[in-house]
Amino acid sequence: MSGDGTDSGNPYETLDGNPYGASVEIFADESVLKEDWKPEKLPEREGELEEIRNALAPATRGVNAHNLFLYGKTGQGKTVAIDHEINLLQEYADDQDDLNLSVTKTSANNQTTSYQLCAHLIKEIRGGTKKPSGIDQQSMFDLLYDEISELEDTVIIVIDEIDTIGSNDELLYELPRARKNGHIEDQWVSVIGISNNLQFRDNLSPKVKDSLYDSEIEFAPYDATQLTSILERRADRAFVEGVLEDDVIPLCSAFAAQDEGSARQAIRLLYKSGEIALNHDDELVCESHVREARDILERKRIEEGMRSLTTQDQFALLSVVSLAIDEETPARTRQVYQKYKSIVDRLDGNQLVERRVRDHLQSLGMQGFLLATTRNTGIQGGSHYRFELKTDLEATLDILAEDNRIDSVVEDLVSVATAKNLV
DNA sequence: TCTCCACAGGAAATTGGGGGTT
DNA sequence: AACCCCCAATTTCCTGTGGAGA
Repeated sequence: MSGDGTDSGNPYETLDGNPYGASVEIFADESVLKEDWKPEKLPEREGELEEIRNALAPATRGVNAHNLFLYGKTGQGKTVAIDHEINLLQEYADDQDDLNLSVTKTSANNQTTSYQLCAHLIKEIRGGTKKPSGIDQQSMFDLLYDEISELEDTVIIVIDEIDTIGSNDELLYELPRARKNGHIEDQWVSVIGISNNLQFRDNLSPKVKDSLYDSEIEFAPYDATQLTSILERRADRAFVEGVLEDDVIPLCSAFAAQDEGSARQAIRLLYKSGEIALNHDDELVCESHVREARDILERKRIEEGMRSLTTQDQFALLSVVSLAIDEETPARTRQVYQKYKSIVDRLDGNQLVERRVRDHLQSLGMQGFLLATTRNTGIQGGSHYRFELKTDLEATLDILAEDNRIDSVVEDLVSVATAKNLV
C-alpha cells in the first residue's frame, strides 16, 4: 500500500489533515511481514532441508520417494521447508523427459477421519467443489485409487495438519501400500505428512507406523538467537532503515521464544509493533511498542478463542466465572458442577452429566481460559482438580455477554461483580 | 504401612444429525 | 418412505490413584 505512493503528482499527499496520510515513515515493504509471505531461504533449517532432499531423492531415480513425516509446533518452517523442496523437485522433473511427477498438496484441516480425508483428497485431485459422500469407506478408498490412476507415474501427496485425523488412520495405512495391494498399477505413491502435534506419532496404530514410516524429521522450536536472525532478515526489507531501536528485535524474539518459539508469532509481534508506532506517529519503533503489541495480540488470541466456544463450553466457563465472582475459586469439580446445573437450569439448556462437564472444563483449561491444578487432600478430599479463571474477569464477561443465548445470566453476574467492585 | 476418600479418566454403548441410495 | 453409511457428542460403567490420617 505505502510502497508506491511516493509519486510527487499524487494530489492526496498535499492534503493536510487527511487521516490516511501518515506523517511518519515506518514500513518500506509491509508485505514481507504478512502471513503469506514466503522467504526464499531458510538458513536456520539447512539440516532439515537436506533430510527432506534425501527422502525425496528416490523419486528422481524412478521409484517412489520415501514416505516422510515432519513434526514440530506451528511456526517452525515445516510448510515453507516442504514447499521449497517440492518446488525444486518439480523444477528438476520438468527438465527431465523420463520423470513425470504429480504433487498434490493439501491441508487436512477439519478432516477428522480417514473417510473425510479421503473424500477431501478426491476433491483436491479432481479439482471439483464438493466431496463425495454417502458411500462406505472402502468405496471411498477405491474412488481415490481411481483418481490417482489418472495421475503421472510418480505421485507425492503432501498432507498438512495431518494430526487432525487422530487415531483414525486407516487411509495412511492403505495409501502407501496401494501398489503392493494391487489397487494401483502404474504409479509410485508416497505420502508426506506434516503434523503440529508431537504426540500424533505415538497415537498412530502400529501397522501405520510400519507401512508409512520411512523417515521423520523433527523441527525443534527456534531459539531466541535463531528468531533474531529470522527477524533481522525480514526487518531489513520490511522497515525503513533505522526506524527500529536496537532492542526491538531481540525483545520480539525473546517473547516468542519464551512462548512457542514460533517464527510466525515473532513476526506478528514485530509487525504489530510497527503498526502501533505508525498509529502513534512515532518515528521510531521502541520497546514499549513491542510490549503493547504483545498485550494486544495476547488479548486478541483469547477473545477469538472465547468467541468460538460451544454452548456447553460457555456454560462451563460461565460456571467458573460465577464462582469467581462469589469468590469461591479455585473450586473443585463438584462445586463447579453444582453451579453449572443451576445455570443450565436457568437458561433452559441441555444439562450434561458430570463426566462430560469435566471434559469441557479440561478443554477450557487446555485452551488457556481456566487454570486447572490437581490436588490431593488425602482422606479428606481425595485427589481432584481445582479450577479457577485464568483470563481477565471483566474481559471475559464482556465477551460472554455478546452471546444472546446466555446474556441474561451474564448481566446478572456483571451487576453482582460491579457491586463487589470486582470489575 | 495400610485405608480409603473423592475424584480422574479410559472404554464401550448410545444418541442424533448429516449425507446418501433405492 | 425405508434404509444405509459416517461421526461427534454424550452417557454409562468402570477401574485407577496419591496422600492424610489411623
